[in-house]
Amino acid sequence: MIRDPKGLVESYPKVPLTVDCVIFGFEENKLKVLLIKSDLEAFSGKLSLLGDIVKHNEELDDAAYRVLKERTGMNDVFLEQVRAFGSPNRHPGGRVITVAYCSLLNIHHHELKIHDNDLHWHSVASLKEMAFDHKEIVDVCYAWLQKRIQEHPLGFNLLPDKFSLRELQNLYEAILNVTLDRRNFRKKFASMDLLIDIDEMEQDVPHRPGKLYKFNFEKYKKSKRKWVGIDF
Amino acid sequence: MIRDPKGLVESYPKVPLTVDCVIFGFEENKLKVLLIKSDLEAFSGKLSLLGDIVKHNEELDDAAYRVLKERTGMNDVFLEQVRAFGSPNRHPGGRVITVAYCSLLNIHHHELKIHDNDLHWHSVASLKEMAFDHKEIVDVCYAWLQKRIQEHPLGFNLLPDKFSLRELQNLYEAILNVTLDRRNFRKKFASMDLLIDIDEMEQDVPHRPGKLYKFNFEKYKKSKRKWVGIDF
DNA sequence: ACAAAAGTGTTCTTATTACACCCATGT
DNA sequence: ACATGGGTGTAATAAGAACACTTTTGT
Repeated sequence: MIRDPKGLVESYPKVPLTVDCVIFGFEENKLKVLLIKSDLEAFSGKLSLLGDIVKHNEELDDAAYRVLKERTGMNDVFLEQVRAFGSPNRHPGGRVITVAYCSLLNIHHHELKIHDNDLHWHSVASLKEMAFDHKEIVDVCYAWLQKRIQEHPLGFNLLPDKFSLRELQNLYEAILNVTLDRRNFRKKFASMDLLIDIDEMEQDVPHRPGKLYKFNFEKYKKSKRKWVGIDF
Repeated sequence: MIRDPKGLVESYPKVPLTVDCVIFGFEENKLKVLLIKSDLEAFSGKLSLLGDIVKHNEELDDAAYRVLKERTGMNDVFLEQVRAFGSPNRHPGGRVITVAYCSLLNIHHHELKIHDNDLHWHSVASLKEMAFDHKEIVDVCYAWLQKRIQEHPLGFNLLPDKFSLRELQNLYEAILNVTLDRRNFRKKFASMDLLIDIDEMEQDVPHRPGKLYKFNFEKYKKSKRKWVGIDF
């Protein structure tokens, strides 16, 4: 029976701990991810995720929100932990454990004010080599997003508050890398009855303007769907 | 531009890192989890997950496999990372980050030889308070399992190699906490065509014996299903 | 003979797919 | 007038849900 938990914990080996944010945005009908250039000479020119060490007494989620806030100036952004990455050799400076977070935001709701390290949006589809194991982390988070967006209303975080059905469909098509039937797509969302018709139209489009909608987060929260279906 | 990654990493704050395994089994038509009694006096009498520190230069997955091997004597057990838990106050001895793993094994394929700390199977449904944040970890892993078992053939890891359709259905009913229609359940698995009829029958049952099946892992691996369906 | 679970089909309902035409707007 | 995407319905198909009786074995 151990009476001195502090002594026990002090005897444990310790490792540096960071969070890395995979911040997705949507622009020009492409899924983008916010990246910087690595400032390690070993990864000179390579792209890197936005990350930071986790501070003493800081919640993991809070560390990730802090990174997000520092880099984008935005609060209240969708953020969820995906998983930890901890291969002993993932960092050239020695072992560093990182906890990866997936974040979704509307690119046009903020401007990148801090352009340190060449902070820019990059198309996910065309990402090549990255620093550390960051390409693997992006791949895992992208797969996570593809799955999640089919089962939860995450996608709306990537769009403006008001959006047209076309924009919504473009979002799904880009993320899932498929083409969807327009009528069936609209029927599907109509049957869910989670879009609010705000009685506004698109402006300044070079064609017939579409209606604009908002997502009914209130109604969604109340609808505790519980369904069971075995399928693999 | 940083030329000395080692110096950089050494400047990072460090925290102790552990893995905790939520080891599920299935017995008497109940989902069970393998637990010990905590050996911290602060949690005297409380139940605890099986965990250990992650060694220097050890992969996270390997650390989890090691815990599993040490406690159950089994190799080749299903194991998957769920997520990291890192609240600053989750351990009374100071901050400890843990990475939670979910593991599935057939209870009857091994005997618990090492009964240190009162190692035993406990019914998941009746778990009360636990040491640390381990109840939360079990809850998260259980929810993870409920979701995963509907989309991937994980459940077979909890059953013997040869099993009857009744056993399979009992497993799904226990984990998902629902009752399923027997005919529809059988039809579903028949249509998947992933069960191998091994032409054997149950033995020593006090009723009409059922046929025994194996799961066709080979065929499953080859069937790269790719479907898209928005539903939330 | 009885208890207990195995095995098996059909109908109904619901969700998914495939598909083509006219409409409103800007240039 | 033309180009561009908005908006809409129906028929066919597939998947899921509901439901009852006969069979086989052990006691």
